[in-house]
Order: sequence, then C-alpha cells, then structure tokens
Amino acid sequence: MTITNPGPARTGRPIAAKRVITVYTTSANVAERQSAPPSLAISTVIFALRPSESSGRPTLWLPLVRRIREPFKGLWALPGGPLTHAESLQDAASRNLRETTGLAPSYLEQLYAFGGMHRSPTQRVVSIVYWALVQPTEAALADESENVRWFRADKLGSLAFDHNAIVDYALWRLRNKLAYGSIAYHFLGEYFTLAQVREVYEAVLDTQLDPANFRRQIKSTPEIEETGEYLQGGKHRPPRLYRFTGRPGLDPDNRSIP
Amino acid sequence: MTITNPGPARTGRPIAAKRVITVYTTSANVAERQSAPPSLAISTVIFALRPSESSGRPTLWLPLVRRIREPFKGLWALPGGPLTHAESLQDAASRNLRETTGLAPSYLEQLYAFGGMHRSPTQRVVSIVYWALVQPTEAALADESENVRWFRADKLGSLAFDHNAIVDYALWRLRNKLAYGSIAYHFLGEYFTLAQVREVYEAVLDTQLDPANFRRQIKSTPEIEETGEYLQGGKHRPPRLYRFTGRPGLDPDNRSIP
DNA sequence: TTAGTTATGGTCAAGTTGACTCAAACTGAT
DNA sequence: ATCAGTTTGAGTCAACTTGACCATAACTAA
Repeated sequence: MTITNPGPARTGRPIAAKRVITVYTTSANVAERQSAPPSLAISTVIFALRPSESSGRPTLWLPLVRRIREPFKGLWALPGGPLTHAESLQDAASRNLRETTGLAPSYLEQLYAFGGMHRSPTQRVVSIVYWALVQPTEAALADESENVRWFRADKLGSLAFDHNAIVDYALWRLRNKLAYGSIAYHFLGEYFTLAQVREVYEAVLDTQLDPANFRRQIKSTPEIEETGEYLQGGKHRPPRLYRFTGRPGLDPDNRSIP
Repeated sequence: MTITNPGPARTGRPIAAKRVITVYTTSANVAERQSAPPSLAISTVIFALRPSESSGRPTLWLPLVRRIREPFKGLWALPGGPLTHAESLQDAASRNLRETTGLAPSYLEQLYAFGGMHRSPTQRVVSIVYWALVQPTEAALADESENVRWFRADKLGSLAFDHNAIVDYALWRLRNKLAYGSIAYHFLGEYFTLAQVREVYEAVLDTQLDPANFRRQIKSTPEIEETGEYLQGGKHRPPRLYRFTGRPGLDPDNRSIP
C-alpha cells in the first residue's frame, strides 16, 4: 500500500546495491549477477501449538532449519527451497514442508511474495512464502535434529535474511484470520471441546477470554456441529465434543474445492 | 487454503502438460523448457471509477492491453511485464502501470502470486500480481490507444491467460477491503462529500445504501475529518466537504511508512 | 413563491457484546 | 457418603450497533 511516487528520486539505489554486493560477493561478478534473472524460492512459516514448558498451556511454536552454507551460515531460517518445474507453487510449499520437517499441514495458504532487492547479499531472490498450520498430533512426531528445531514464536532471536519480518507478518495474518475466519479448528483434531477452541484463541491472540461469552459466540457459527460424545477423564464435568464442518476456501488457487 | 494431500495421486499431470505444450509449441523443445527456470512477471489490475455510459453513475472500469504476439495474440490482457533487476516488486508494478497506461496510482498493493503450471502454453511463468486504485482525475487523462483500452469490470469478455480469474480475485479483494478497511477514499480526490463516498461503495459493492445510515457509519470512523468547506453548484443543498486523514498501511512492504 | 432534490439529524426496534451469576456434573480427599 | 474444588454450560442485563424510517434544512429551477 503506497501513495506511489511516480517521479524520479530513485537514483541512489543502484549504488547502495553495488556496495553491499561487493562486500559479500564470492564468485560471480556484478555484471553477471545483474543480467541473470532473479531466482525464485518457496518458503513456509509453519505454526503449531505445543504445551509451554513453564505453564503447560498451549503456545505457538514454529520449526526452523539451520543454514549450512553462506550467506547466513549457522543462523536459523524458514524452511524453503527452489521451485521445481513439475509442481504448482502450493505443491512446492507442501513438498518442502514435508521434506524439511516431515509434516503434513492441515491448512496451507499463500502469505506474500517478498522481492526486495537486498534480501540476500549474494543474489537477487524473490521468495513466495506460504504459511501453514499443523495439528498437535502431527507436530508431536515432527522430525527434530541438529539442523531442524522448534522455537516459540515469541522467542525467535535473529534469523537469516528478512525472515524475522516474514514471521512477524505471518503472525499478523494468523491473528487477523483467527479473529474473522474459521481457522482455529485447523490447529485441532477432528473432535474438540469448546474450551480447546478457546485455548487456541488465547494462545494465538495472547489474551484471556470469558469462557461463557466465547462459547456463545462459537456456538452461533453454523460451521460448528455438536456431537453426542463427551470427553471423559478430566477432573470435572465432562465437556461435550464438537466437530468443524466448514471448508477452508478463498484462496484463488483453492476456489474450486466444493 | 487446502487440506493438503501429502500422498501420491499427482501422476496424471505431466502427460496433460506435455499434450498442451505440443499443440502450442513454437521453437524450443520440451526438454529445454523443463530445465529453464520459471520466468517471473509482474502484472497489475488497475481499478478506477468512471461514469457509466448509460446511467451516468460511477462504475468500475479497468484498463487492458492488447497482446501483440503469441500466445493469445490479439486478446486483451492485464498490463504487465518482466521484473528488471534494479527495482523492487512494487516499483516494478508501479513502473509498468505508468508505462502502459500513463497512470500514477493512489493505492497499490500486492494481490497474489499466480504460479499454476499451465497458465501460459509456451513456458512456465509465475506472475506476481498487484492491484491499484487511481483517482478519476488521473483516469480521465489516461492514455488510450489501439492497444490500450478501458473496460467495465463487469463486461470483460474472455481475456488472455488466466487473467479472468485474476480479475475476479482482485474484485473480491477490493470488495472485501472496502467493507472493512478505509480504502474507498483512494478512488476520490483530497476533498469529497459523504455522498461521493457512498457512490464509491454502491459502485464497487453493487448495492444501494441508505444515505442516512451510511453517513452515520462513515462519520463515526476517526480517519474522516470535517472541513469547513461546502461543495457549491449542485441543484440542491450544498454538501459539506470531508478529508481523509488515515494512512494506507498493512502490506509488509509498507509497514515502515509513518 | 413553489416544487424538486439532496443533505443531515433524529427515533425506534432488533440484534450483538461484555460483565456477571448460578446451577450441573464430574473427581478426589476426607 | 459427603464435601471441596473444578470446569461446563445456561442465562440475565445493560451498553452498544445496525437497519428501517421520518422529518427538517438548504439549496436550484421554474
């Protein structure tokens, strides 16, 4: 969103670009790099809820991979990779997610195409970023290794490239979508209690919600279906289980799903 | 947004791709094209309000350019072009818009990255599409020629590539943003009457709105400022002029604007 | 002066939201 | 067997918002 400036005034930029490149450059020279087309990458911000270590209540986590080469070697970054030829953007995101973390998302949506000129010091790269939600069952058996680790979304430290800004934006979108749309259920399994839904909202929005008012609101949405089942085993009145019957939909790539 | 299918089931696709390519192909062979990286293009959906020819009331129009070569030679398409090296995505969209239509947008936001595999029959191309609003003063003096023409958004006919779907999605986004955000004012000049704002809503959403209720709602938003001026010259009570004081903002590329 | 037209302020009923109260239904300890 | 502790789940009430509608104000054209 910009009040666009149609005039000149863009004259300083190329010099800055050249300076940065000179510092970090490894093999190819400036002329070569400027003629080469910008390369295209796909990355994904993956959210899951996990019990907090301290309080035990669910909190937002996301998996990152450690960079094993320059630039930003050793830093943590979003999982991603190049776009191969035989797959759509969404398929590429899905594949990438599976390959780096072993996860299959319950929700996957395009976030934004990031194409600033100085995102990577060594080359011009345009990243089409997706964001995904995975259910806790999935998240529990996710691969974790020396180079793949889960972090609390609010305690990330400094990431490679512009990935901190990307995560911030993904968080903003997640909170926004949660407030309007019917997205919370993709964090949960097929059956859930209304209290679990509330915990999702509280974790993502980082607020406390009145249980009674929240339940009234959720129950008024037509996409929530009461089941006859109850969740046993708590040390209190057993809560009824519900089911989500809505379909995701409004991404242009997913319009056709009935 | 998808319940992603992590499994196989993608086996039919390459065959379909090959068949399409065979029909339309001109020079390069299949192997060459599959190894080449997908090319990156920037396109823009540009909206402006113009008086309808029949009723005289404002309606949504957008400029298209005629394709002068294959594929889809002769058909109308969204203005666009390749991404050059020394500009950000947004700058590229802005430049493209200026070059093809002579317009400077009052609003510009990224819409979506379209990357389906069969968008263009001759090569794999990923389009990062922006959408823009221009004010009527701008729109009036827009270049129009044999190969650039304005069309009513609801009477487009069949466009090149997947551009009909792209326009549909842009329309959906525009209507959505209008209903929530404070975007209507970018169709108008610096000073406007509340009735003009209402006309924007009525044109875009294609409904009739109650003038009294609408004014109450608009006046309750803090970003609208009463001026002491009135619009003279109508054949009725002169309406007060208002001013919009809000800033666009929430696109990740524009977060920094104060 | 009057008819026509839009601007602008107001009322009222229906619906929504947030704060809060209270009974129901379970577990675990005494 | 009973009681304390917990969460579920229903409901009340006032504040606020929304849509339908009415009435007056302020201009022009005839």
